[in-house]
Amino acid sequence: MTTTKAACVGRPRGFDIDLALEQALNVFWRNGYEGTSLSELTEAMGIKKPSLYAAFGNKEQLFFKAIDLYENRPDSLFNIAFQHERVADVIRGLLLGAAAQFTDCSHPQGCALINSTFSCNEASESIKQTVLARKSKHKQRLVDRFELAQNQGELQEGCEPVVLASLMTALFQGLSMQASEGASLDELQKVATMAAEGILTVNVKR
Amino acid sequence: MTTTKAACVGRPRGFDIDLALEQALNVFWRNGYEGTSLSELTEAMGIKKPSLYAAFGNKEQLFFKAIDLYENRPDSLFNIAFQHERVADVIRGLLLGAAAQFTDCSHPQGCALINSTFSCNEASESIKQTVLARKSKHKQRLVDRFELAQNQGELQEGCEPVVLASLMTALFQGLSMQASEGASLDELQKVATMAAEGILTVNVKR
DNA sequence: TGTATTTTGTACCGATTGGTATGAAATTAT
DNA sequence: ATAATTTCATACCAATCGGTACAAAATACA
Repeated sequence: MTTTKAACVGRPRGFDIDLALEQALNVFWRNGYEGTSLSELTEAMGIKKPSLYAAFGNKEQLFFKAIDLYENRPDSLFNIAFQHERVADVIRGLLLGAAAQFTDCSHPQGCALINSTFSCNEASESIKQTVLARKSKHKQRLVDRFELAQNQGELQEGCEPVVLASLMTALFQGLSMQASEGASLDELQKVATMAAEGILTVNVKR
Repeated sequence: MTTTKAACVGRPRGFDIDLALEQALNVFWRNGYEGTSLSELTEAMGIKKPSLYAAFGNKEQLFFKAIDLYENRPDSLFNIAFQHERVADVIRGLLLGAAAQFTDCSHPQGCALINSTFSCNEASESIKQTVLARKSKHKQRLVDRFELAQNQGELQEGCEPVVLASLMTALFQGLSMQASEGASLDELQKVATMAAEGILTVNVKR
């Protein structure tokens, strides 16, 4: 379905559709949805507007496909950190992983999902709602993982999994913003380490 | 200087300039700089475009004046929290104060400065730079306060004031984003409390 | 060789963007 | 009363926004 379906008939497409989508993702990643214009997109993708609309529908659908591409990456922050058995390692992995991934120079800085909520006035309400739904889906994964830890007796008595998940989310958002503003890997690693230390000593049994 | 200077000659201005600026701040607060259009501004301020340009210069200068108004409020988060003597109370006051202020229903949710960096493509570079400078000024206030605490022996040995200030900033940014996305006061208070607990137990002597 | 089909580039669409020219209206100073 | 001065509302500006009509170009099928 999603694989490259050969058109076979008619003039062949003159560009790599997956590569073009990746370029589009990079632009949205840097500028957000509203902050990105069609001309910026077509220039980065190396195609003209009619080609963009024929291949991706419109700006909104292109954005959704780009975000899908972003979220379905195998080396996702969550997928890696969730492989750990002990919740302490999960928390450390998430925070240190965020610091590393948000400052990775091979793509724009920060988290694409978090950056995308920037610059969404009420005109593009569907964009805002969709991104919010994606984010709350990720937050739910955190809640589920921390509830599992609670059931397994890894958390201190007073620790509410929902609150812990919100705190982790807040830290991701802060780390993402600081990365987008130019913070270095070293800086964010220190911040993530201090945050993890505090969270673990108070909320996780040792 | 900044008080209402009567023009005395010519047709008198038909609107309250301070009230209009406050309305402008509210719009920028909600939608960011790029996300706010002149028509939204004039509608909220109850004036027409030529009046806006005559009174405030242009959109950029209006934004700066609105941000000045925001930052010079007497009940600023920092001003209140910095009144505490012990750094532990300062940290608690900052985080709990942020939770309270960012969800205050008498004005838009979140922090106006943090929200304003949303939706700033490279076109409005001066806006981005100015807001960044303001933010780093606030961060410096945190660094200075934590260095004072370090000199007074309130901090644990390994705790770097700069890192602690960055962590606090990250938490502000996260709390602001969650408030803007609709989080309740109760939610953010719990998050702030958990964050403060972790920070204090690890980094502050008791 | 046509013919059907799809992509391509150009040139355009109405709407909105930030910003202004202009003249009438409203006030103080003379 | 008249002149000087300032603000007002209307109507406009070029540039850009997201999106499209159209015909030439490039391929597969007959």
